[in-house]
Amino acid sequence: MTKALMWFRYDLRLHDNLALLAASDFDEVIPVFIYEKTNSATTASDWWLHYSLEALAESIKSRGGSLIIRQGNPQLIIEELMNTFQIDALFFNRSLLSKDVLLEQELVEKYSTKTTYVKCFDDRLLFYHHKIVTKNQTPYKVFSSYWKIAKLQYITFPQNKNSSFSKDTFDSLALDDLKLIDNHHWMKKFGAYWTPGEQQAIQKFEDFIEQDLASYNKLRDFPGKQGTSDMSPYLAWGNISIRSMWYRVKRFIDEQPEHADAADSYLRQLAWRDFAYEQLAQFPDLDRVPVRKAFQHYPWAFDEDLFTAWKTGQTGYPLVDAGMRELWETGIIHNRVRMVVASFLVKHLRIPWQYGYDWFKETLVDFDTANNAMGWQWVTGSGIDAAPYFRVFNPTGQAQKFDSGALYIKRWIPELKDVPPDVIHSPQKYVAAHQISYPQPIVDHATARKLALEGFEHIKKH
DNA sequence: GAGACCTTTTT
DNA sequence: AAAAGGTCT
Repeated sequence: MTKALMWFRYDLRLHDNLALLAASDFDEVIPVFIYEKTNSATTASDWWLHYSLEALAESIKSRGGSLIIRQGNPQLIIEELMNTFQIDALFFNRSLLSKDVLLEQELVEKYSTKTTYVKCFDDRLLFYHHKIVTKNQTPYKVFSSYWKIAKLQYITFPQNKNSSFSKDTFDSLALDDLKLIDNHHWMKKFGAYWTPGEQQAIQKFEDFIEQDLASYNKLRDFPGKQGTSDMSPYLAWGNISIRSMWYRVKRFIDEQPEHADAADSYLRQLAWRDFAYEQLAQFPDLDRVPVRKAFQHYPWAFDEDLFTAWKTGQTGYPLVDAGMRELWETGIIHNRVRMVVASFLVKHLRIPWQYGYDWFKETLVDFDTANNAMGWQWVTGSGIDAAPYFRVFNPTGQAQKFDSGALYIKRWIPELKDVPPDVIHSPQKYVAAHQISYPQPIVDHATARKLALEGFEHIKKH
């Protein structure tokens, strides 16, 4: 009787999971999840984790096993489990977070013995990045060049195999012991918008393919329309396999070649996630330190009240406020609006991007270190292949362009529900004219833009 | 080393 | 039409 320990991490699913696939060659699979965080503040991402674990535990149970849930230092817990049960092999997928690199290496080195096999898999991304390099063998710094090469790579075909989960009972915490959800908190609303878990992920993606993929490139930039797939939180916790998404889209292209352009633009978006992890690997502190060092000298002007206005959707710029309220209500922000609110924080308010990163970390159900770190640095202009620093999004211009009928704005700002779109798009006028309880713009666009650009002039010397 | 190119723009 | 600098071939 051989036993494999399967350590679940950011791969909370049974289908097309490389580590689990390897474990399934053993007579018995013992599945464990280890929650590492020890502080008590719970985040939107924890909310997603809770229900993902619930779904995973249920799937494992229906196959006769039981998911072991633990909290603490993974190395100690794995050591304990391996010593307690006669484990023949340990399998897990790489997390790709900088903090885990050493741990993963150590586990493979320390626990591999003549009788125990330990292996760590690359399961989270589409591409093997050591293969995607420039002619000088260096990692790409420009996405378009990266994508040109990446799209030609072979991607491992999805594979599934039924695992025999161990029927023994193990010492485990109850899911509720992790205290991942707080139903008195803002997150109690999320259930109205989301159902985490593997089955939901697969079904939701199938619905997107059938209903929305063909018009993806036309609609994805319009937050008032149903154009995006909203798969990001499922990907963040690995409720779905990225490879299965890739091949599902490829199948769609085969079946409906007339929609190949739309489908390609979706695949390109998936590749951005890979590119973000590539950057995190190159710059382990991508989430805190600007890649372009000159940005350490930017004359930031942190103001607590302005920051609070941004967080609570009270800036007086309707598209910014709609985005921040959508975030608070649902745990997600439409991609187009995400860029606008981020640009507003960094350039109009001149608040360091790390504050925005931290707020997103707390409130996004799709929080992902690499995507967010890259995104904030892109908006700031401090990143690799970033938006030029002089590009300051005009929040009302963006609203006119991408939410001309103000459908999205009205969805999230009830105060404006009876205001005509053209009035919404001229923020200086409508409050006085319509006697609405909605704030005046907290900063003047032209002035803020000028100050932001002056700030960038200042760091050029460095 | 020249030239093409650059996710998401602005006034 | 201009802002403007780096990356890649």
